[in-house]
Amino acid sequence: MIPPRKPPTMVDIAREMGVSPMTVSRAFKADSLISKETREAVLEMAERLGYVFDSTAANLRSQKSDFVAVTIPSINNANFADTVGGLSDRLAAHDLQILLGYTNYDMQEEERLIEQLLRRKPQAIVVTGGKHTARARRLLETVSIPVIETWDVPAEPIGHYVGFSNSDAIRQMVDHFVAVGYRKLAFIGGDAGRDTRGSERRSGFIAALQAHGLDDTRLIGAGTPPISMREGAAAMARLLDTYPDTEAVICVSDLSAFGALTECQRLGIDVPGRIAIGGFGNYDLGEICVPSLTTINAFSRDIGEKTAELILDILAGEKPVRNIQIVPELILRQSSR
Amino acid sequence: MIPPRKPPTMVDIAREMGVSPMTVSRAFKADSLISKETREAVLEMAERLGYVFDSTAANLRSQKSDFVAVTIPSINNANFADTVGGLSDRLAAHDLQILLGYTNYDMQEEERLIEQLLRRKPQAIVVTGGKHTARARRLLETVSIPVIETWDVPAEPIGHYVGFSNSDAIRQMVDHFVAVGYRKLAFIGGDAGRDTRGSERRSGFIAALQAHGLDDTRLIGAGTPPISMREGAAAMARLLDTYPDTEAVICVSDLSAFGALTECQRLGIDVPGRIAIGGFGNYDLGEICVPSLTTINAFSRDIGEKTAELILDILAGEKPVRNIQIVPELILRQSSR
DNA sequence: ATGAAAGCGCTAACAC
DNA sequence: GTGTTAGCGCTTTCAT
Repeated sequence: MIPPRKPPTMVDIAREMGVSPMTVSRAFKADSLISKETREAVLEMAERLGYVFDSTAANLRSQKSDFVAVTIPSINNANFADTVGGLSDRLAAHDLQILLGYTNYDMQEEERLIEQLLRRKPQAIVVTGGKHTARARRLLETVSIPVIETWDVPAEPIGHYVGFSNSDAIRQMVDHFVAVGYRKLAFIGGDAGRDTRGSERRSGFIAALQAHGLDDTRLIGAGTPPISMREGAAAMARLLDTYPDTEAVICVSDLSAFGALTECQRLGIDVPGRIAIGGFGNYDLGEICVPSLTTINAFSRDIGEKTAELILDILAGEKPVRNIQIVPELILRQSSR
Repeated sequence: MIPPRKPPTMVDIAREMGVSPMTVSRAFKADSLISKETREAVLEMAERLGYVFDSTAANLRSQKSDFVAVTIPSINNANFADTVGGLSDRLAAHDLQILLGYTNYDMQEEERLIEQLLRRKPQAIVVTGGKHTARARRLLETVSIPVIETWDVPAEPIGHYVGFSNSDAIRQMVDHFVAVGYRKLAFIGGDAGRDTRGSERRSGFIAALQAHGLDDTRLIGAGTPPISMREGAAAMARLLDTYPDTEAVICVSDLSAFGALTECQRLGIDVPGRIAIGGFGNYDLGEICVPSLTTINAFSRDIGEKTAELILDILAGEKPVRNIQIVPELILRQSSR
C-alpha cells in the first residue's frame, strides 16, 4: 500500500527538470516568452507527474479570477437554461468559467447567493431581473466589477442591462388578439409577487386591456413560481368555470399555456375554436404540440450571448454600449387567430 | 471623482478595530472560539467598510475548497437539471457550492472540462455516465478526491456510482409490452454513439426482443443528441413509412416520445389504438399531455440527492456504501396498454 | 479568548 | 528566454 502523497506543485516539476518555477509557470500560460521546446518538455513532465494546475493559487496571486458569476431563478427552465447556454458558450472561448447559482424565485435567496458568489472575486456578475433586496442592491452597487441585469428593463439599472420590457411584450399579444376580434380576454399566472417578470406580464396585460377599454378582471392565479404545466391546467379549469365565455387566454409562460391546452383537450373544448391560447417564451414544446402555441419569442439565447459579448467588451477595456434592448417577437401559431 | 481604491481586507478591519487579523478571521468562521460581542463588532465593521470575504485566499491557505465539481451532458434537460437540483440543495446546507460544467454529449469536451474543474481543487467530482476518454479516466483515477459516476452502472467504476442499468430499465418496458400482447416493437433514438445512455437503451431493447424471439430490426435513428421533440416527430414519420404495421414504439426519452405522439396527432393516427408509445425519464410533459405517456421513472432528483449524501458521508470520514443502485420504475399511462 | 509568525502555490516585477 | 525575490489574503499552529 502506497502512503498518500502530497500532490506535485510547480516547484516539484521545476526541481525534477532543473529549471526555475517561473519557467514552469510560463509553460502553462498561453502567450508568454518561452521556447517551444522548453514548454513541451515542461508539459510532458507535468503529465508524467500527474500535476494539476492550481487555479486557486494563480487567482490569488494575480488578483483576478476567471469566473463570471450568474444567478437565475431556476435551473430547470428551458428559457434560463438557454440564456446560460449562450453565455457559457461565448465565455468558454475566452477561458472564463460560469459560476452558477439559482435563487428559486426568492429575493432573499438571491441576496445570500450574490454575497456568496462575490466571495470568489468574479470578473463580472450577471443577475436575472431588475428587482433585488436593498442589501443585494447595495452589494452590487459597491462591487467594482461589471454588473449586468437581464430579462428585464430595470427601473433603476445598477450597471448594465440586457433585456426587454415584459409588459410591452404582452401588450403586443393583447393588441393582436383585440385586432383579430377577441374581446373577452383572460390572464393566467403572474399573481405571486416573487416572480417579478410574471407580475409585469400580468400588469402589462391589465394596462393593455384598459387601453382598449375592455374588461380587465379575468385574472386567474396559478400559485407560486415556477408555474408548472399542471398548474396551468388547473388554472384553465378554474377559468372555464369562472368566466366560461372567455374568448382568449394569455398564460404567463408556454409551460402553463400547454397545461391549459391539455385541460381543454381533456374537456373536449376546441382550441382555438371555442377559446384561443397564447403563451410566452417560445419553448420547443409550443412549436411542436398540436395545436401549436401562439407565443412571444424573447430570444433567451440571444440574451446570454449578448450579455457575454458585453462582458468581453468591458473586460477588453472597450467603451461598450451601456445597455442592450431586446425586441421580443410575437409568433402566431395554431392556438389562436 | 474618488480614485479607485483597493477593496478592504481582514487586515484593514483588524487595524480599524485594534484587534489582530486572526480575530477577524475567527469572526467569519462559524464555530470558532470568539466572544459573541467581538464577533458582532467585527461583522458590523466589515459591513461598514464594504468588506467581502475572499474565498480564494481562504481556500489556498487551508488547502481545501468548498466546491463540488459536476459535469452533465446538457444544461437544458429537465432530467439532468433535476439531478443537479437535488445535489445542489443537499450540498448548499453544508456550504458546498456546485461548480457545474456541461459536456454537450461529447467525451472530448468532458475530458477538457474535467481537467479544468480539477484545477479548482474541488472536494469531490460527479460525472454523468460511466464511459470516458482514456485521459479523462486517468485524471479521475489519479485524483485524490471522491469520484462519483451517475446515471449509469459503469462496467468498471472509477470510484463510486449512483445509477441504474439503462438496458435493464428498457427491458422492463419491453417485457410489459410483450406481456400485454404487442409483438411488432420499434425503437427510436440511441443511434449516436455520443449518448452512451441512449445507446444502452437501444441495445437493451434489442437484447430484450431477442430474449422474446421477436423481430429486433425496427430501429429508427434520430440524429445526434440531444434528441429534440422535433427529431422524435421526424423519426415517427419515418417509422410509419418504413414499418407501417408497428404496434408499439419505445423512444429514447419522453421528449422524443412526445414529438412522436404529436406526429401521430397530425397524421390522425390513434395512440394507443393503432400504435402505442413509450418514453423514458418521467418528464412533467409526459404526465400532463393527452394521451399521457407510458414511461420509465429513473428518479433523477433522487440520483442527485443520494449522490450528495454519499459525498457528505465520505467527507465526514464515514465508511459509506460504495455504490447506490437506483431501481427504475415502469409507469403505465394512456399511450399504451 | 486573542495574538504572532509562517506559509499555502502561484505569478508580478524586475534583473540579466 | 530564463531566473530571483517577494507577496497575494487568508488560516494553521503554537503561544499566552
